[in-house]
Amino acid sequence: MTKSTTVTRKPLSRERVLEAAVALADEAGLEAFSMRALAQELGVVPMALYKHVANKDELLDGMVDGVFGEIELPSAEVDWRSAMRRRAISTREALGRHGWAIGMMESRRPGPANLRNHNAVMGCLRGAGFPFEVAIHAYSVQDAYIYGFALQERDTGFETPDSAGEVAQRRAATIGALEDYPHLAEIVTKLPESGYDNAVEFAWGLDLILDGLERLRHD
Amino acid sequence: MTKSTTVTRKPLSRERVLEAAVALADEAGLEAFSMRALAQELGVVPMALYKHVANKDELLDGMVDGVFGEIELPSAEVDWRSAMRRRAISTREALGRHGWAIGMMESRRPGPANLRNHNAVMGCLRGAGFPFEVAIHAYSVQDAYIYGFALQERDTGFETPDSAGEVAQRRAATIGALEDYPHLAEIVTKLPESGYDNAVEFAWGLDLILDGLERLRHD
DNA sequence: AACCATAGGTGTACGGTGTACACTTGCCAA
DNA sequence: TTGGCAAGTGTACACCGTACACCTATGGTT
Repeated sequence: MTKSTTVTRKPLSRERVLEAAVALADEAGLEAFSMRALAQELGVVPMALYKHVANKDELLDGMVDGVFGEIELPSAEVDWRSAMRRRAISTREALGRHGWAIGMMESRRPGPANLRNHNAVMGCLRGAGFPFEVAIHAYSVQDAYIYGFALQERDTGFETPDSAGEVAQRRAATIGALEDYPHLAEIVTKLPESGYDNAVEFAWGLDLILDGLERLRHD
Repeated sequence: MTKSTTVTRKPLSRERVLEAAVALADEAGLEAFSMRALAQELGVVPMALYKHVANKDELLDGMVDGVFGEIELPSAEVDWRSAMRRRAISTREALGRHGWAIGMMESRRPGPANLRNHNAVMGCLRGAGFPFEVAIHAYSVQDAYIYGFALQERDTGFETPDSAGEVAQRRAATIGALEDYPHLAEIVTKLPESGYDNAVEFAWGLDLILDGLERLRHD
């Protein structure tokens, strides 16, 4: 009975650590995410984590691959354009859930989910008939757009259509001499009443790019 | 004579601090960039910096605005497409010189160079005849692409056409079971001999986007 | 000429970080 | 019973940003 506390605590594992790490980063943000905070969350001493992950860097690798795992692979059942569109939207959604991952998706040692994802996307484009060099180009534009959009979305933070106005106002307040920047002033005044929506905005640019690629595929 | 050392040392100033900070971040990277290292670089005790900047965060704000200051504003002398093309290329170049800034361009309190830049870009689009909502879309796609491309460029690191092969090989080595990912294998083998060049790659996607926007402007 | 306020640089200290290294503990095979 | 091993602990170190009190030189006022 003296050891009942030991009995109640489920033992750690790499999976449990990764899961808790992602959850902590999601809700606390990357700068508040520390080994010590994660250990506390798991009811354990910091050094206990190092029995399941090599170090913080390798832990982050695993977390990022977890995010890749949440991204829908391009379906082979539909035309290439629909498949790419769906996986792009799925990627944006995953990055929305895990904002801390945005700058890290391609900067760390790739895990299995990452490889599967990249292989499937490239396979979709090649299967659609894009020659190798064009497929590389097509991949590059799409991913640059997706990651860049996610970055801006996180940083400018028009989270919902209704909050866009509020953000714009706050932004305007920090600027001060708005009369010197007439086109910024226009944004501040007109954007709130335009029903701005990040999902719509994302789809607009995505379709522009996909249209361009489709046109190019026909030559 | 006893104070000759004091005489030789030029006094600090916000400008000197910012300049040294950017230089240090450029060559040492963001994770090695610390107030203490910066102070040492300036031959001064860490706390001396705090007489010229409020804290590290505000210092980073200033550094980022410095990067904005290096970006060419869209010219009013040429057609909108050329103007936007030039400023996009100029932005990529500035981010190439200051890779540490890539994730921070839109996430910090905007400085004067930032405001001037955004105002000028929006002014260029509106002046070209894009209706307000379309101008917002056009701005959004372009910036997402530019920032996203810079991010991938930094992270995948095909620095020069000749080093692309080397990077691909190294990447391949870390993957291991390449036979499971046939389309990644194709990239590893074909990319090196395709003369891959980041500047060319960037221009390809940029032109695809600008073409799409131009077509849209005519309706 | 005497003063002293102020700006700029210093020294010390505190609470945070990642993690190396030596230790205990609990379990399971022999 | 023993002995080895995996999992968790405790202590310690070097680094980080920065609060706070202190010194010192300079330049304007009297």
